[in-house]
Amino acid sequence: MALRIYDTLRRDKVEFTPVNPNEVGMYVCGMTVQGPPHVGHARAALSGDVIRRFLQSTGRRVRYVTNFTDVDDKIIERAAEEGIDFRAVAERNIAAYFRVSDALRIHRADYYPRATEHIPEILTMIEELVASGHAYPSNGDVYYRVDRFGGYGKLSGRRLEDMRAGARIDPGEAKENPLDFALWKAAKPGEPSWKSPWGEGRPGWHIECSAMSTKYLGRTFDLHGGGADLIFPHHENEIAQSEAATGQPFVHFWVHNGMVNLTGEKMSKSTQHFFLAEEVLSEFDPETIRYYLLSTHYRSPIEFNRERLAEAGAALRRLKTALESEQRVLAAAGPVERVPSEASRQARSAFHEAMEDDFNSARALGHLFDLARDLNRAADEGAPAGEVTDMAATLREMADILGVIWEGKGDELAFPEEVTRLAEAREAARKDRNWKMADELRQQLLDRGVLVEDRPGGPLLRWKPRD
RNA sequence: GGCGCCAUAGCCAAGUGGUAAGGCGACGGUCUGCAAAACCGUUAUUCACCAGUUCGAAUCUGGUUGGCGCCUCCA
Repeated sequence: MALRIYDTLRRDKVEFTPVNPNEVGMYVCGMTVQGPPHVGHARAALSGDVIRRFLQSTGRRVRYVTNFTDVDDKIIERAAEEGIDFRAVAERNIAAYFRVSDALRIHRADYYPRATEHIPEILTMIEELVASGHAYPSNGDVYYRVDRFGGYGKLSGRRLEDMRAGARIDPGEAKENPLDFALWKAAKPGEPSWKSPWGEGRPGWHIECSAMSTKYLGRTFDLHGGGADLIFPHHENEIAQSEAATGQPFVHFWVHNGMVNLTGEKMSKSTQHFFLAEEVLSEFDPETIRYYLLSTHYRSPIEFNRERLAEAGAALRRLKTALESEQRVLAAAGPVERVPSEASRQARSAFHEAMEDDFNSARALGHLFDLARDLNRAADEGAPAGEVTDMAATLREMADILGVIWEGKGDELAFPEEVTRLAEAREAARKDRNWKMADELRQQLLDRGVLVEDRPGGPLLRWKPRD
């Protein structure tokens, strides 16, 4: 089997062959930092992260770029409202983005280019487009001449004639065609601006992605990702800009993730709040959120609400518990060598096949559960410790590709002295067969958020899961 | 109006021609002082509906109904 990826442009899964066999180039649209990141941003970043992790797990090197659009109307508006510099607004939201992406263990990109740091590259590209007739200056703005690019509409499946009807022109815009879009916007008084051949101004929304992706990944690169809502106009315009400027195909595979919907709960102040990534992070384990987001294929829309998240937490716990089976076996058997097991071999192969089929993490997760069951059973039935270890190791390897099952977070074992004392008292009561007292102490522990499981090797304490 | 997507068990979710993964939940059993966890078993003869193609369809085609996204800023 070979890796097949669904390409939005071709509307089909196509076998992946890299532009450069030594390194895969990948660009994922980050956010316009006009506000704090929401769950949708998290999903886009996470989808890209898993694609990257899987590619790397197959031995491919990946050059990964995620941008920040750090100047736009809303950022400027926001800054004016608060009476601060627009950079402060951008900086604040970029910091929040990193808090969220780090919490979800999204690997850092190789580059995080920002629009304001690439004005020269942007100006160069616009000048090329003007020189070739693909763009034209008008009253200090520069517009892209949509008619001039034959492929316009190919990504989103639109035809210029169809779009014309709904188009409108804002007052003050001097466009030849209502569908032309701004590459450069003349600055209004008081707005942040940069010098250009057409006067003081700032870049339009789409041009920076064309300029920056080309700078870091070349004129043609492998994968370009982002939310499905970016297909039009953002990505359509990127294609128009880049291919007109370079004369080369822009991107081999367009990978778009589905939207996150907030259904099941009525739209209200609190649900809107819940949509903010950091709000959700304050309520659920990041591990659970990550697992949940990956339990649906990345291209499908996903509903986001507390019930689903709670279920995800329960499912994830099952996986983590399976890993504890190994510890139980190892505690009895001592250190052992890995002995390849049939269960591992099968799981690994099925997992790989699922991921090669357009990064089907949902299907791949199913194989994690299959292996978890095999592992539990092997441990229960007293299978050779070497095989049990092999299964656990395989489970970890697969989980690491998806970035789920976080072990050793350090908080599992740290219990206040009071808790330890209660647990000891309960053990003493159990030895005396004073079940009433033992159960009472168990309840007291639970009141402090600690669960007790009486296992063969002694009681196991664990924090009651939050979700 | 234009472009596109989706309808699979109580809930979530895989499955794109060969006879329905996985998870949550529920029920029964083993184990346990009791639990928990784990394991075993049960929980869709059927994939919104109607036609059609085929030896064979959840999977392909046409239609119907019901959701949804984009077409303006959106991950």
